[in-house]
Amino acid sequence: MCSGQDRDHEDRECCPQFAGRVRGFLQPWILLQLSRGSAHGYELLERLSEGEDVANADPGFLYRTLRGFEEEGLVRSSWDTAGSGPARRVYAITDLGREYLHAWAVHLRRTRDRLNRFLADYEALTTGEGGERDVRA
Amino acid sequence: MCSGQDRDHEDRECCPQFAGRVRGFLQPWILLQLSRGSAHGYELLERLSEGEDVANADPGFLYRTLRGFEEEGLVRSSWDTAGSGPARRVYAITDLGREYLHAWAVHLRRTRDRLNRFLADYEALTTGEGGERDVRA
DNA sequence: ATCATTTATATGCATAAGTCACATAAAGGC
DNA sequence: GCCTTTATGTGACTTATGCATATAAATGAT
Repeated sequence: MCSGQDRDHEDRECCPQFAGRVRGFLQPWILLQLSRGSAHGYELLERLSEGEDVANADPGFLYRTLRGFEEEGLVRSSWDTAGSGPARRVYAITDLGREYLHAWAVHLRRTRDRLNRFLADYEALTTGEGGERDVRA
Repeated sequence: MCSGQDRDHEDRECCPQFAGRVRGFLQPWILLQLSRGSAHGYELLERLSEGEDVANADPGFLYRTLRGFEEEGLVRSSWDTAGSGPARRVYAITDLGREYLHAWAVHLRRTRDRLNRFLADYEALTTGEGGERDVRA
């Protein structure tokens, strides 16, 4: 259990219990990337580790997710042997994938709203020091 | 797999694959509730099913989470035999619990920001119809 | 007094999700 | 040939979640 001394520390480094954090970003993120244009796994992996949009950059998880998407018909793949290095499996989003992305966005909008309500409640509690607002017990 | 015809439908009803949605709200929600005042599981369960802050209202999950929190020292419990009906196990948040809540809030703020970036990107894509912005492939 | 109902807490099991370590293999440089 | 980089994957394990069900105290009805 982390010390808790540094209240603003990056929790992923020392607090395994925060593994139980809000997750499930990778899937819609993939679909969003692919709806901008086709890409192969390794490329997505690089974008992942660069940006901070998504926490999870595990290759195994990414590749498995892509394969799963293909099984579900959200993406289609083909081999690209053109450039140098080993062949790349290039993924393209399908219409169904775009529909999923849309549905996911709808869901994520709700999630964000929940998040905002939660954070507002939390801040009201800490600002009002003691939490006099709507206390029922 | 859901039809995908009704693009704004409530996905939880018909799309099991959306079980893979953003989760992990219950834990901080519990801590927030308890930091407003002590409560027992059943009470929290009722608040859960009333509000729309958190999706998961499974009793088993809730009770297990509370027990887990107690093991970790985030909450403390005592039996309340006062009122009518069976005894209630009343939970109170500890200082450690409050620290966790704070750390969780920090994390959730980052999550909300990610979510906002994601949604902004998605909306830019659908508004700009075709996604000409920063396309690399 | 017994039986159904409500309140309340919990366990068991199956599956889903995520992590970690490692395996495979093509190309290019040396 | 051998090492490194690029690239795709598999296997095993742990944790998280969902769903069904068990238990039990009090209360009200008969």
